Amino acid sequence: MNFLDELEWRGLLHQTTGGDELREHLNQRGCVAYCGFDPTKESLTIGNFMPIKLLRHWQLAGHTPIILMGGGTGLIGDPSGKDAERTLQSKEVVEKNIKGQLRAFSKVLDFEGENAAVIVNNADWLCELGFIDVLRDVGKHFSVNVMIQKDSVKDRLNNREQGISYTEFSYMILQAYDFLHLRKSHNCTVQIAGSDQYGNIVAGIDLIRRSMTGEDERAFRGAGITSPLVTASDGSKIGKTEDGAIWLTDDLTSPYAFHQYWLNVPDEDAGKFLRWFTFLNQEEIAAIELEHEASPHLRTAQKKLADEMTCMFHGEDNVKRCNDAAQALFGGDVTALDERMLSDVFADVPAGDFAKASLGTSESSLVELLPQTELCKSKREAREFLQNGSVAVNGDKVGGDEALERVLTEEDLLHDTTILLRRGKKSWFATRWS
RNA sequence: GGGCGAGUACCCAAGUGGACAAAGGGGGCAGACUGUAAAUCUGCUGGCGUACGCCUUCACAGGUUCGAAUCCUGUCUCGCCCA
Repeated sequence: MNFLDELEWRGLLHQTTGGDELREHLNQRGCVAYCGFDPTKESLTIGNFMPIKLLRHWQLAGHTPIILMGGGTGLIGDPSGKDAERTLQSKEVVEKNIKGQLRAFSKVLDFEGENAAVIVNNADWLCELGFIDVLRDVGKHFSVNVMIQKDSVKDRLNNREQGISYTEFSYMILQAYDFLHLRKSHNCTVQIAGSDQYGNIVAGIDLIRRSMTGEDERAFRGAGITSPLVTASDGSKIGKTEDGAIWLTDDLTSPYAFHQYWLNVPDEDAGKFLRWFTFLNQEEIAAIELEHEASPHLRTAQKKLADEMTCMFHGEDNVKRCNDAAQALFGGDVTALDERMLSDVFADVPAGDFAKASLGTSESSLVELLPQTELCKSKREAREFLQNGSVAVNGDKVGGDEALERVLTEEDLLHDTTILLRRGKKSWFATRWS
């Protein structure tokens, strides 16, 4: 299936430039497209996954993807969609972030073979540029009248509280220059990005057109393809939780937490997310949706989504571990787990060490103990939770009046080492006693 | 540089000398119902303390007052208008 049709049925095609000309261009194999990534963090989140995935679809369609790390533009900051001026980052931080982000790319894209993904860093050419040269060679092609009409700039010029610095105003020129550079150096004809980048893309295409006058008139100059801003059904950003973003690397988000995130998406979003985030094909997804509709309580769609995504970033082994853990934590009886399973399942759950001698004494009452875990912050809060009947020991709710008095004893120990505490439905803490 | 206005808790937003740890909404947490979903209903939501209470908050620093988010002075930040 060609690239545009693939995006289309997944609901990932927002707009393109070039129309039929682009379609025709893509009929040949081995086209080159790039997508830029901003090295503002040392890892990437689910929110950043979409452009990576677009590049993968591009690759699967037989074309070559280029990952452009914004080592140079990252020093400036893109004003698009930002309501405030950005703080400048040091070169060292940008370098470090690029390295960190590359970990996620390798999970999705193929860096081997005929149309292997390529990584470039625009610091390599942008940092070489001389100010006067840029003003003469590039700046001449830009009309300020046009630039201030772009939404990214206009918003900051008008309704925003912050205004825009000359530095960020120039961002568009740099990104346009990137496209021109890649057009010349890698024969890269397409830029892929989120819809908020449309203005920047068009600026690049314009620059290419103006800089390449006199060359082969029939040559395809350049085009842009954007994907829509993807949001959850309640309008919120995807991948943001109260505890922060969901990251794609296990140093910042454990495989279990990652798996749980997908498992918890609302019914309403499940099918949509399968199309957006997984590589399952149209028939497979249709079948899953059908099944999900027939018996929503089985949550087929969420499970498939969680497994697919976890497999992509954390591997098959972790999918199994996550499912075992979920089964034990939500379905089964934690006291029935054998020792090995127990430590496996709770590997990702917060834990703490305690002295066995205090078991049975007032020191190991829940009121005293809970504030020492991540489950609550103070004794006062502990009482609140206990009175609400929100706390469970080894999966059994401790309720009502006696909850405040509840003391852990040796009889609560699982395999002589562990007592599992739970607050609410989902927050676990493993206490280890020795 | 001049004039006007604004700054309240995680966010929005009331409050303009005591009844204010501060209305209301959103968000969050917890409970019931469920399917680890959604919707709905209930409780909590500055911190600490087993009640009574104590401590720290209404941009910042001082002051007036028995008493200040509220009045005065200065400072900072933001917005609007003028230069």
